[in-house]
Amino acid sequence: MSAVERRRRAILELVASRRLETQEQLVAALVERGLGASQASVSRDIAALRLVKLDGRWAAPALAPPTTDPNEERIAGRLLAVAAAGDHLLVLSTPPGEAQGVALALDRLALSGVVGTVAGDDTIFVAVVDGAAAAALAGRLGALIRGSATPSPERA
Amino acid sequence: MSAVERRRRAILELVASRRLETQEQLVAALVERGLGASQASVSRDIAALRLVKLDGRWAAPALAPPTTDPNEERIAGRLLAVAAAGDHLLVLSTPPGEAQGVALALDRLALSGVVGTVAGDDTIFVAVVDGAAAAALAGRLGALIRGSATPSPERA
DNA sequence: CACGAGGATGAATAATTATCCGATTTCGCC
DNA sequence: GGCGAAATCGGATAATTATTCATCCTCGTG
Repeated sequence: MSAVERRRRAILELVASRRLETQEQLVAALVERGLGASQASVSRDIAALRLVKLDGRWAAPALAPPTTDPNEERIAGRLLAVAAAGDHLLVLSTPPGEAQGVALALDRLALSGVVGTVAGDDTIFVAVVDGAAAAALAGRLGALIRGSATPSPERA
Repeated sequence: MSAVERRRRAILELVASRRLETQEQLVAALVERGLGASQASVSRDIAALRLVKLDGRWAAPALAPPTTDPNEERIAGRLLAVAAAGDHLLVLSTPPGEAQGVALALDRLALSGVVGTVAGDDTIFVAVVDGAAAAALAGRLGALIRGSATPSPERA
């Protein structure tokens, strides 16, 4: 096992088991274990391991699968517009006759914050838990419409 | 809706829909929308929203529920030791007769990277997908043994 | 309206992290 | 072993983010 790999595994272990707030602390913890490294290397390791600083500490990734979800593609191809209507409701538009299918795909995505959907012929109502969820979902669906790459999926 | 809240929702939307690499970019994007703010405020908003910088961009949180899982508590109370045995196997020790129960609780946690478990009387074998998963899980279980607060759960 | 408490804000700055660059090491191959 | 390519490394530094601090709003109250 290469030194890099040994160090990275140690980092995963450390990060999973104690509160490490800075890369310098991580460097110190590695030194304790006899694995020396500079902050520069740790920074690179963190990028490679895709660790994340959450609540002021380094944490293991909470990964959603990066796969391209077919449901998502279906939505991307058929969604025309997104509008917020208050804190708990989003209104989506599709081509005529497509709403049911898109709503189904949306349900299958099981996105966090989505309470439920109702679909008509070319319109979908999406009930969401709160305004923050509405904003996040609106942003995400907007990106789908524009075809931008979707960020880390944030599943339920 | 307070100005803070409006800004934070806009941030959620923006972050979900485009690639924003720095807080300054976020500030600029907010200005586009007529919502002014300093980098300082955005930094505070990001903390409040628990956003995360992943792959060089700000991203919406991939949240695992922060609840205390009873399965986790059960493990915490009965796990005695953790040892790695190669890249694909972790060996756990429990008090006599407890292994089955702990293994069951472990299965129920549905941790990412865990392929399966086999339990005897006071020993559990945990098969994991790779060395990185082994390291991460070892760190996490170690923290459970020591009773430290568990970081962001990283579920499957 | 005057007042005060508590929250929000921005400018400045401290703290932290990412990157550049030259040096060094590792690895595959002969 | 000797060689070159590629990976890794650390020091220095640039870039980014968090915090401090003084000030400014926003309300509720008298």
